Amino acid sequence: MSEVNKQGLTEAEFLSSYDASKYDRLSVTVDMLIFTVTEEEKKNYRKLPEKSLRLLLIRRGSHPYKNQWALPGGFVHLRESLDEAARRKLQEETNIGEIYMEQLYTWGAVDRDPRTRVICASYMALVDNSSLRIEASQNVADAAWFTVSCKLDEEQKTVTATGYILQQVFKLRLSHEDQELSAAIKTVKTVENKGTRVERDIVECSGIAFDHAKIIEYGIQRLRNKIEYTDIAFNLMPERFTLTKLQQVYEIILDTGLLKANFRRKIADMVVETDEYTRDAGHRPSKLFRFNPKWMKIIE
Amino acid sequence: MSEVNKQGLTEAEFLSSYDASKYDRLSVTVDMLIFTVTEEEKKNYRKLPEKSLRLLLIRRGSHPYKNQWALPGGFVHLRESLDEAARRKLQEETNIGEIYMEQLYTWGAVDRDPRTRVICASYMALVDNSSLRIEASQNVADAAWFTVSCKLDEEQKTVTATGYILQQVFKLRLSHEDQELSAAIKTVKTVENKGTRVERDIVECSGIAFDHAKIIEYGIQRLRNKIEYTDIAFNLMPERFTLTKLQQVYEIILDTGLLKANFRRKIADMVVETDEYTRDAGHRPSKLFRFNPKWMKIIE
DNA sequence: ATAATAGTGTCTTTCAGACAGTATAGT
DNA sequence: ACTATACTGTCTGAAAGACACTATTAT
Repeated sequence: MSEVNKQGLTEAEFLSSYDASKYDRLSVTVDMLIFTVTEEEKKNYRKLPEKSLRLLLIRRGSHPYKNQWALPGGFVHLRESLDEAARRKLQEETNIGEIYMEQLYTWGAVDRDPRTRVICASYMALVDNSSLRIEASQNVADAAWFTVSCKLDEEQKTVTATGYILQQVFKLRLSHEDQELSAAIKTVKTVENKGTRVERDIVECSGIAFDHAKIIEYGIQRLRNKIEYTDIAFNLMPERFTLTKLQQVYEIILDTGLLKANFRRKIADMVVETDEYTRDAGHRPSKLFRFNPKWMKIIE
Repeated sequence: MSEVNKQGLTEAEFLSSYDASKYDRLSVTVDMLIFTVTEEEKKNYRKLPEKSLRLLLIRRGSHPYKNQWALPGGFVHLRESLDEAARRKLQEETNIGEIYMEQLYTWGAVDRDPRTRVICASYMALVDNSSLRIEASQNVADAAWFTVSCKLDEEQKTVTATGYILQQVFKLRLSHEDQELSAAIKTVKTVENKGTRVERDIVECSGIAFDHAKIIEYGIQRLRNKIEYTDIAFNLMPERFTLTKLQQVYEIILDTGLLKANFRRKIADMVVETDEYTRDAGHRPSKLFRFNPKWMKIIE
């Protein structure tokens, strides 16, 4: 193992003389999409509470994008891994360590941050609302859980010589009290000889800092896809839940209604019944279920 | 828009006085998984040629990991986006600009590169072998297309109080002429109350530089997943192909045999027949097909 | 004729979608 | 009794898996 290079250095010698500053160095941030599902007030003693999907955003107190809302995040330190940086941020924002978290995508456009060249690794985290504490975001002056909606707004298909181009505009709306943020993200799916290519651009944006609108839209799409074939939805649930509440979570994320009987068949193997029931509901009590850890079907 | 910050600076003033060197700066590389499928020699005038999945690797000429094989890649420059850096690398290695490419995952362990802190954004590219030129990799002294195989080697399931832990070891083998590289990657899937968590580690590695064995294994899994529900396979095909050749590509990537009739039903909507046939085959000629750009089902 | 591949028909099982029905607490 | 939800049964049609069958070329 005393192999030497052209300068006659062994690997150990080479490494100790290595000067990292010869190469371009840039900043890397992690930005977190922290989702949860909350229940609104009941309208009627009998009715079930309405649910909504929420995303944690932070109001920027300084330039750039001062007073606009951004994803919680921050610079990755030299001595921490990407995952560690993401966990650290998560801990800072939510005060919970054991949260589901997965890497989403890394955004690398040259001018995405006006300050300097910043590459952003985005992560998605899912939290059960009942384990969240309000006081959590103490250290962050202006953090708020925004209600999120993302709907297809426009669709245009152009047939070309070798295929077609599908342009879709998704309207993203975020609201919290009197704050109303919105953005339009255009995805261009080009299909020709070989297959498909997707590009994503912000065409309109109000109140959302940086390219974060695009990241949010991407994260929602990922969440929608993944809820269909994995068990991530359970990260948004308390330990015990009724099947109707589970169904509501699916419906909110997918933004559609689902037929009860079919839904129950679909998730039957993912849950186990307990012998507990809800009470004082004003209607027939429902059985409480929990996640079935014997369920096995792991895709990534 | 003359909003000022605590130091009384406008956004423009703030940006021009911004000093990026106050924060940790680190190096970012793009590393490319460039896959193709090649045909071996025919064994018999009648038999179809065997196919194999190949991956482009580069022999390192310098420290660290001197003489070991690594993924083609390099540092991201300050003035290029991640995608541009990946395209540039792809162009350098293959001499083809229009190749399918997608971002895979960003690897951020602190000690993954012994030189300095390097974060690696990995990309996967798929090339049709017939459009590749041998002379392509001129500028790279020691590039080679390795035959890849990745098989489940060990599996162990431990039942815990709240769920179970599934440990799987995948054996990765790469070979090119007299070069035989191998690695074992252990994935640990932890399932408890809330759902699933996956970790990935290299437990054994011979001849593969850095943490690239892990990246390769990850890329192969992604390829296997995505070939099932997208059209990416067509990026590995020439413009016109027989359905048997398409099936072979699926079989090589998925590492299983498929029933012909069922396969054809499955991909029926993704292809269009042409009026051409193969000739001089020693058996019944087969119809040539091409990708059907009207096929619409885009998931990412 | 034969070897090897090309290509089709159909049975079964499984699963998703639709819908109609029954059950039960709390006021 | 009534309301709102809880929960189940079953029909249908589509898709996945298994397998058997027919067709066609170069030698």
